[in-house]
Amino acid sequence: MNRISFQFQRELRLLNAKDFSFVFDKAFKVHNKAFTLLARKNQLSNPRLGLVIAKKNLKHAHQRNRVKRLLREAFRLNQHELGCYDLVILTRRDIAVLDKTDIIRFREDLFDRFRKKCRKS
RNA sequence: GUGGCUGGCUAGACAGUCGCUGCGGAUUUUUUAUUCGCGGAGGAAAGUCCGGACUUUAUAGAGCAGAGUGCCAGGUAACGCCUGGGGGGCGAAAGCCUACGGAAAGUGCAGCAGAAAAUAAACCGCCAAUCAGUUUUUAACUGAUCGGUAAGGGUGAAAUGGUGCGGUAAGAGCGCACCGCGUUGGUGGUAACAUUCAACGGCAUGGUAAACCCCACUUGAAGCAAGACCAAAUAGGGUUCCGGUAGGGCAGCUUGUCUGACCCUCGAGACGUGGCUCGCGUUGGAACCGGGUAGGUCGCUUGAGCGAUUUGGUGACGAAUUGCCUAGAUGAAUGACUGUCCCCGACAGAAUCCGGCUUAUCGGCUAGCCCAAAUA
Repeated sequence: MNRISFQFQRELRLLNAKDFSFVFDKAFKVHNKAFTLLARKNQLSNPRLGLVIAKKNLKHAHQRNRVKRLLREAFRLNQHELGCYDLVILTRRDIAVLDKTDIIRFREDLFDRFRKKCRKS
């Protein structure tokens, strides 16, 4: 049996403005209280992740770091169930008042909604 | 031993699993990938408030404006920082705070209260004179007028030194003594400044300069998205070369039915479509150069660096010897999960690099100092 890789290398990330505007141009959206997820099917054999953590929503650098790390970790562990999509996750204003366990809850909720929507389409 | 003051250190620990990132080694022909080893946020990384290094602009020179600093001396690459000292304030003390130059150059400002807030001033009070009235008639009292008076009252943040004696109609530095203040000199100190030293001055100069201003000193500007280099595709620019058994114009001199991409017409050729031809569509072709976008590389971490010892200095700090290399990302790493333990974990995340300041912060450890009150 092949060992499944849970690595998170550079090919799994959106790297420049072109990649991002590719998603923003023509994406479908999934919301909850804390996040907005934009997704668009890509031409590769793996999903890719981009994060947009607005300074406006999360004022302090350590808060932004925490959110980024939590999202990357979830993406890394779920990468084989996500299909070939480019994903961009944005934070919403309400995230500022949430603590770590709340953020994890909303993160799981977000990925659930995304998978449901993929199955439907 | 409660409490207080000052300085320094620290910022949960350990194990396992899955990741991220830099460097080095091995395997792989290289890119790459795999694997092993080592390293991977802070005391404030923060605010961006000062000062430098570095880079570009013009080797940054003079003047003005603007901005900043503001007791003295020292430290430093430099500073608005630090150290030591002086003045002032707070505290019982250790100690802490201090924007602390100039108001006898000029201008401005001062709510309320108060009579008056600046060439001082007369509301009440006190006193004299004049006039009128009353009475107990060399006088006293009451009222008015005109003066004197800063002792007393009340206002205020602030009212032109304080206390006492003399003096006076009442008073007043009007005079004197002491205190305070100022000026000059002496003495001590590098200086700020001090002075239980001497002489002189009746005291002259209200406050505000984080109001304008004056004086002294400092200061060119922009910043690592600085800046340097490489550079795909596409579209422009420049140079050179090439292509026609075409026609015409024009030019040249060697006057040839020559030469010429200088101009016009044609379109041979090339490319695409296509098995091929015709046709249709596009178009001069090639090489080189220059600017330059995406993108990439460098700048990018060895430095006013850190530790130890010796040594100079009260100290900040300096000198010598010796050892060490301690994050370098770029859609942006330093994390997640599980377990065990404890005092149950605060503020908070590098982005060119240093020196400071300021602000945030659950705690823990440690050194030195203080002892008023309270407790014992």
